[in-house]
Amino acid sequence: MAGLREAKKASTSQAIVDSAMELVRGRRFADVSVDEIASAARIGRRTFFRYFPTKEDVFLDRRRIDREFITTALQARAPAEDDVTVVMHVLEEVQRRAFAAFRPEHQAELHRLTHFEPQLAARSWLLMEEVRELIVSGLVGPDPEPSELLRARVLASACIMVVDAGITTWIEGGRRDDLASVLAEGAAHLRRGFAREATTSDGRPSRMIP
Amino acid sequence: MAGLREAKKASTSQAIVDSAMELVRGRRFADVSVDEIASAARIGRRTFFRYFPTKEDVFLDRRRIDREFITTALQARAPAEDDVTVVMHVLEEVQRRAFAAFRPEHQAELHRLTHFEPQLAARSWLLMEEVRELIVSGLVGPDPEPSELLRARVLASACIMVVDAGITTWIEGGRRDDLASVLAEGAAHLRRGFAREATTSDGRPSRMIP
DNA sequence: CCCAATAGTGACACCGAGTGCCATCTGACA
DNA sequence: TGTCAGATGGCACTCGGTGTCACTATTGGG
Repeated sequence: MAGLREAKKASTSQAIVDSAMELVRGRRFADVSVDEIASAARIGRRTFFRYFPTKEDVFLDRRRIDREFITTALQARAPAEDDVTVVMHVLEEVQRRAFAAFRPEHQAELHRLTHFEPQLAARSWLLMEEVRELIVSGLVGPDPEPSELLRARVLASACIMVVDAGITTWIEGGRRDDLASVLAEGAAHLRRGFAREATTSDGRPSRMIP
Repeated sequence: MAGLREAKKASTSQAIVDSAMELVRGRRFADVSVDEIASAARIGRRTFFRYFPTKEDVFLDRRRIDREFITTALQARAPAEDDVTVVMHVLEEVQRRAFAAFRPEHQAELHRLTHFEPQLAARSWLLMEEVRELIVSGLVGPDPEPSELLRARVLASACIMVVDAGITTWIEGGRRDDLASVLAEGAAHLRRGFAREATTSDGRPSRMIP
């Protein structure tokens, strides 16, 4: 079966993540040392770095992007769906998978870390950049013209921002609304464009509108 | 005049940046050590860290955002201008100022570093995030509703992405087009919205629009 | 012009992240 | 059970970054 080794490895990896998540609760990322995590997980410091190349990766590695999924999802799109819809669906699924790799009780902490701990926030941006390029590749045809490339890049980036801004707004608003409807609202902005004025929900025109 | 100290400080700071820029040319950021930069700039290692808090900051610190400029520029907007135009103007100026802090002969290298050296690219994203929040603050009224906040976030993010994607596309395209026209094209996408498929010209409504 | 207050410098020691090396241990399998 | 690949962890090292402290140079006043 050759399975005991694998099982131990998985359990050790999980132990590291769990220990790190517990230790970082309410503390700064930089204040939790690798030594501390390693001894909490009952492994040697050297072994820690065999499981995760850097301390950051304890919190990010499992968010590793499913490149396969993104490209196939974009290839399998229904012809009737517009770009924003397709990309938003892909992104929501990517987001879902990224969080699904962690225990539910750790997900709130994970969000805090990836948004408010600079080192981790910065790394998260790099992940998003990679997602963006994958989506762009899936949107444009072979040998795209600069203009087509530009449109795809702007579209993909804007959708990513909708997801990010949507989640941020949703959390700041006390998670009252349904996240899906917040994202749908953001997506609607992208479809509609920003040329015309926006009105606040009570119909009062925003002050910056002609 | 009390100016000799100031002059020396400025010259030392410039020497550090120049030495670092020369040393990093064609090499990886991680392969250039602080010791190396310090001795090239003829200062002690300890002094290096008095001028720049981290090695990264040699390349990023001078890009420090002019918060004042962003907020006042948004307050002073002409009422007739639409949001995309205003924000794009602000961003172009921010970009221009960021690069203006470096010697012209170092600017190409700086672009390479901030886009292709992971540590620096990640830090650059954090700067952009800060710019985004400043723009959002300038766009929304006092005590904004979640919906207004979401729109502003999406708009600001999308404009930032237009600038980033525009510059990338422009460079990849061999800098043939005028950068301003590339940015204008990206901005036009944002005004127009992405509802219509690139291939279809009719305004078929998307099923997700309320 | 000289002197004292003050700011800047750099050597040293120290910490934490990350790596190469190597002896040791342990699960896989014949 | 014995052999071997692979996992472990200790050690020593490099590099980024910081606190401390003695030393030097600029400044401004007498």
